Amino acid sequence: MGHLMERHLIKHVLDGDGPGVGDTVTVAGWVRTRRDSKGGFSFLELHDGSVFRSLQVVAPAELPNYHSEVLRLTIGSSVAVTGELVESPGAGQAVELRASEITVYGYADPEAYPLQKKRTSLERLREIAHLRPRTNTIGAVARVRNALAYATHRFYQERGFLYLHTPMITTSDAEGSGEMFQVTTLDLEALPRGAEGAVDYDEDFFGRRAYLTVSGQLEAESYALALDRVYTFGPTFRAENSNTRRHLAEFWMIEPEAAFFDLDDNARLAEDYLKYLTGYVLEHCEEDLAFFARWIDEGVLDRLTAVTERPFERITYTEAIEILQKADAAFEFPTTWGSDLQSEHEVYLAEQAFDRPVVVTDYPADIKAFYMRRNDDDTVAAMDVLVPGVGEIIGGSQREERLDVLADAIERHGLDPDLYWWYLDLRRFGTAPHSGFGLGFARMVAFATGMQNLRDVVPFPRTPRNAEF
RNA sequence: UCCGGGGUAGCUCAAUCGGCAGAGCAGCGGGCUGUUAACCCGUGUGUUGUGGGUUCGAGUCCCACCCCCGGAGCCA
Repeated sequence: MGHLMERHLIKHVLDGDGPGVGDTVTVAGWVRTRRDSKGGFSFLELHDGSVFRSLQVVAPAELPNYHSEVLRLTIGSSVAVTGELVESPGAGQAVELRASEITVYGYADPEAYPLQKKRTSLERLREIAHLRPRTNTIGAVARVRNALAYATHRFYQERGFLYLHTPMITTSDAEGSGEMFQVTTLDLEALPRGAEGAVDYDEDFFGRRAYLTVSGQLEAESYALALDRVYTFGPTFRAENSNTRRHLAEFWMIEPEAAFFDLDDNARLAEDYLKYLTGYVLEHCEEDLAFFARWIDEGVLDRLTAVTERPFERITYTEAIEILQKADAAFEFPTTWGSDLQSEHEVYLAEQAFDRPVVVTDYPADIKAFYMRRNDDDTVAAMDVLVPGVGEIIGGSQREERLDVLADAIERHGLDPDLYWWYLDLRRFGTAPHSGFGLGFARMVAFATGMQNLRDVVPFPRTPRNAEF
C-alpha cells in the first residue's frame, strides 16, 4: 500500500468534497460487515470514525487475496482499500469503492470478538469500553462530544474569555461540593503518626492533606479579577458514593468566571452558551443527531431546536416554590420556602411547567455555598439552569465581593478562614463584582444526544467500583 | 448509602407447581450469488453470579455475599 498518509477519510469520500467518481482513492478502517453477494464477489462496509456512515467496498473475486484473505474478513477486521470510486448501482448509497487492492492489517476472530452485527446493549458495551467506540452509537457520541468541546472554545474565545488551566490538586478541603479524593504519597500500610496517634501529614508530599479538586472556581476567580474574563475546561472529581445515571466520580466541567458581571449578566451568558452549543451541533452533527433521533431519543432534534430558538424561562426560587405549591402534582418532598429543590421539582419545572430550560435564581442562603453573593433578604445571588431530561446542567452565582460579608459567610458555614486567606485577599485588594458558573460537560453531551446515562457519553467512565479501563 | 428489579450458551432472552436447561442471533459446513440487519438447509454451545442450606430432586424455595440496572439522596 505504501501511502497510508495519503489515504482519504471516508467522510470526504462520501461528501464528495474530496475525490470524485472515477478517481482512485485509498481508505482505511474497520469492517462493519461483509456480505458475499450473488455475483461471486463481496461487499464490505467500512467505517473509519470520520463520519457516521460507512463506505461500501466492492471486493471482486479477481483480487489476488480474495479467497485467502477477503473471505476471512469479519466485523472488526482492519483493512486499507485502494480502488476506483464509482456510482453505486444498488440502493442505499450513491457511491461505492471498487477495490483493486485490499490490505488486511488485522483480523478479529468472530468467535472471540464481542461486537456483532446485532445490536449490543449499552450495559454490555460498558463492559467492553475499549471496543465500544467502534459501534454506531458510541462513535456518534464521540463526534458530538468533540463538537461540543470545540464549540465551547469557540464560544468563549469569540467573547474574549481566556482559557485558564486551574490545578487538579488542591489543599482546601471545604469547597462545599461533596466528598473529595485524598491525594497522598504516604505509605498507607505504614502511616507516620504523631504523639497522639494522628497521621502526621507534615510527612506527606505537600506537607498537609491534599485532594483532587471538585472545582476550579476559586482559582478562576483569582484570574477573573486580573484578566477580566476566563474559563476553565478540565476534569473534576467527586468521591460521593453516587450510583445514578447522572453522576460520575470524574467528569469535565466548564467554568466561566467574569469580572464586572452581575447575576443577570451571568444568566445571559449561560443562556447564550447553551444556545451556541445546541445550535452548533444542529449545524455540524446532522447525521449523528439523525441517528440519535431514530434509535435513542426521538425528541432530541425538537429539543435542541427549541433550546436554540426559544428564550429560557427565568424565575426566582421564591416563584418556583409558589409554582410547585400550586402544582397539580403529588411531590414526595416538601415545597416549603427554605427547602432545596429536589429532582422531582426540577423535572416538574423544566418539563411540565415550562417545557424549556429554566433559570432559577436567588436561593435561600442557608442551602447554598458560602461564596455566593448575599442579597438584601435571606437569599443569595445563585442560579441553576434546569433542562428537560437532564435536570440541573448549570450551577452558578454572583460571587460575594464584600470582604466583611464573605468573612461572615465563611464563619457561618463553619469553615476555617485561615484556609481562605488568599481568597479573602481578592476582596481585600481591588475587589470587584464578578460571577461565574459551572456546566457539567457529560450532562451537556447527554442532553445533546438524548443518551440517558452519563456512563455512555464519557469514553471511560469512573463510578464507584468501576475504573477498569 | 437507601429502595426496587435483575444475573441462565459468545450476545439477546425463555424455562408452567420444585421434576431430562432451549430458542433466536453470531460462529462453523453446504446452497444461493449486486448485497444493504442478505437469504435457505444443516450443525455445536452451559460451574444457571459465588458460597451455604431445605429436598428423593433446586435455574426455580431459604440465608449470606458479589456484581449489574433503575429510582432516591449528594451534585454538575
